[in-house]
Amino acid sequence: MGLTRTDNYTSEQVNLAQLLKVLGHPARIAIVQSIIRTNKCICGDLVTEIGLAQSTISQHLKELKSVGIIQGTIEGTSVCYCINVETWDRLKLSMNELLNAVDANPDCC
Amino acid sequence: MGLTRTDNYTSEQVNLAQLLKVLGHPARIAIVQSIIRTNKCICGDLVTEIGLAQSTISQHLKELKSVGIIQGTIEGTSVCYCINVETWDRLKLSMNELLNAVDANPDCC
DNA sequence: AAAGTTAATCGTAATATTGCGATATAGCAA
DNA sequence: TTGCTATATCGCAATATTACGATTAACTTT
Repeated sequence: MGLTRTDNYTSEQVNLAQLLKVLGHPARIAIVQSIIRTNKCICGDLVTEIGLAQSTISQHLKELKSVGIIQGTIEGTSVCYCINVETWDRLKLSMNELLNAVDANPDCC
Repeated sequence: MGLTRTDNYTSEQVNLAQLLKVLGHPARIAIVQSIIRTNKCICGDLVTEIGLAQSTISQHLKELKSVGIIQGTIEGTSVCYCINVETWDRLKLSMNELLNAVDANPDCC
């Protein structure tokens, strides 16, 4: 099938999974970190910084944008990307809830 | 290609991406939440709880196990799964570092 | 207008993922 | 031994992902 079923799940489960899936690629982690680090918006410095083809970077940016993790505005001849804080906060909340649900008890098996 | 390149990245980027990728599926989120909730180790109640075929659940469990998010021990005729706290703590650290790297500044673009 | 720069899109090839049914494996019960 | 239950594995089909080169689109500069 290759098609993920989304019934059976709560919308929060689907939503969190979607965000984590997009972040689940080292290039996209690197892109997000780079955007955060340089704070000011950057563009295709990523190509040289990460070492993938320009079209590949562009595709990763598109995916990050499609789930709302980043946003971009056209700035002259280049594009300015930055973190979408609203989505990021939503991710932070959902993820912390999940991460903190495991208490420090020793493994039970 | 379909093959993710892992050079160019730090091992921490690769590692975090690997964990997030495995968590980036609603069924696996649901499985992890169920294991956390019932605390005591459970087995194939997941099949009825989540509503996928038994072989599909087993495959998801295998993936969660392959990156060390869960661990299982054979318990009579069934298998007992629980969270691997060591991996979970590693995930918590890396993820919090990433999540908190974005400060509350307004979007820059 | 012509040339250059930057980013997005298209097309394609290789590989991975998702899900299922069927089968195998292993322990328990009769 | 013979079943019964629980889980893992195999094989398959449909779809998704990753990456690249080539092309297109849009804006700048000359």
